[in-house]
Amino acid sequence: MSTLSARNRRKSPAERAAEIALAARQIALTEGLAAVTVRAVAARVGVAPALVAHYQPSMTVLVAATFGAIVAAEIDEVAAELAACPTSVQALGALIDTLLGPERSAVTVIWLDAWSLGRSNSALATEVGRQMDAWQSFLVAQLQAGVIRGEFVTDDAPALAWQLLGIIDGLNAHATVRYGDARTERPLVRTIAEHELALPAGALRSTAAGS
Amino acid sequence: MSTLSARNRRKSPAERAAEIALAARQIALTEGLAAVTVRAVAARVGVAPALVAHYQPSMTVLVAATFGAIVAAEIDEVAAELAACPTSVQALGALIDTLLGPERSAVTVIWLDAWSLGRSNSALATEVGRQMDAWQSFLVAQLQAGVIRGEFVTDDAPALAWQLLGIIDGLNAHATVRYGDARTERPLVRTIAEHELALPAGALRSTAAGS
DNA sequence: GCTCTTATTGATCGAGTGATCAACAACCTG
DNA sequence: CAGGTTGTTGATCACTCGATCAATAAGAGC
Repeated sequence: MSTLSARNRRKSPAERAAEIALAARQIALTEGLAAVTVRAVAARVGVAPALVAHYQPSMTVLVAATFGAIVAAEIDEVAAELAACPTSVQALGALIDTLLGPERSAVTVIWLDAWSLGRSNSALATEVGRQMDAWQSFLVAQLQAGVIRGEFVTDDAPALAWQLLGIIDGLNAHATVRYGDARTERPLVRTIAEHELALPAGALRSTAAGS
Repeated sequence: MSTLSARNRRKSPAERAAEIALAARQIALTEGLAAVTVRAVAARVGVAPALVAHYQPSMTVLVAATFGAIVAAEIDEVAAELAACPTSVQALGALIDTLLGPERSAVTVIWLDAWSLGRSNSALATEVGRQMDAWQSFLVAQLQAGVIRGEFVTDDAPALAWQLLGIIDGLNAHATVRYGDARTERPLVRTIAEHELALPAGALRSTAAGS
């Protein structure tokens, strides 16, 4: 009927490209990076498969770009959230709260896909490296801000950032894969951060809720 | 020549099944779990693709079994290594050394593949859960042995084991994905373990080398 | 040596994948 | 309203995957 007869309007390249990128992100978040195929994206946009191919040099780069866009958006989102925190201690606590929160599982799955698929998709592998660097830089900036403010003490923020991110990613991976399992608390991340930054014990306990 | 004319000998089902399982493990370790296909395994064994399918109810279960075999073998290997340690402190130190060692990257990649592929292969997902439980049980046993011996102090070994494994997996994933990157030391795992088990600082530093 | 069980094969199907290209048609420009 | 630019399509290719099945032949038992 109407849906069938609704021949697709012609759109500007920029607009169409944005549609495709959006559809790719949605598919990745709901069905995984491996599900981002020419046909799947085309079907979601409501367009012929050839058009998707027309807008992309190759599907491997679309997958890589999709991954990059999702992660970059997350970094921006978290950054915006942290910017509202008055102290570095609160910011770090909020960061850990957010990164360990249950609503992150969709993105965690994307990371797992990317780590696995990166072996056979070099464009994706490059993007994975880029986004890991971006996260580390972001965390380093947070830590150094705390040092400057006199809240944190550390002599190697970059190395600490790498380790904290690795720890968080590992805990998230476990939590995501063992979905539905006993929802164990994971207080060690905060304990570690407090210990390594010379904070008093409990300083990073979730102070999020409440004004 | 000889290789071509060498028509395949008939083998007992058990023998052939073992060959297939071995080939699948080798392929998984060198090219990833996703490369374990009917044709790849058949080619490695030197047999027709149909034979591999004949020995397996479905490829998804072969992939799951291959993953399980690789991880189970690793647990056995590590367990044998730790059994030689006279004290629980040394055993835990050796465990961390081994798990963080560079020669583990092949298995780490298998874990990443399994986590990603598990979403579309329920048999694999089940096996992933099983092997994660196996690792956790193993570590819990180690920790409790140390508690009984009076070397460790902890009130929740199971939760601690889960977190330590998550941390180790995350650090390994990062190290594997960022291959060739600055080989940073990752002393936090030992620091955490010492802190959580009421050990003196430095107790878990690699004492591996030397008699 | 013959027979019979069964391990093994070749051929093939159906469903995916990415990618290409001539043809079409929607829209802008004149 | 005509003409040209270009966004869009349908058809199709080459390749991969898992899976099936009749036909073959290797080897054990007699």
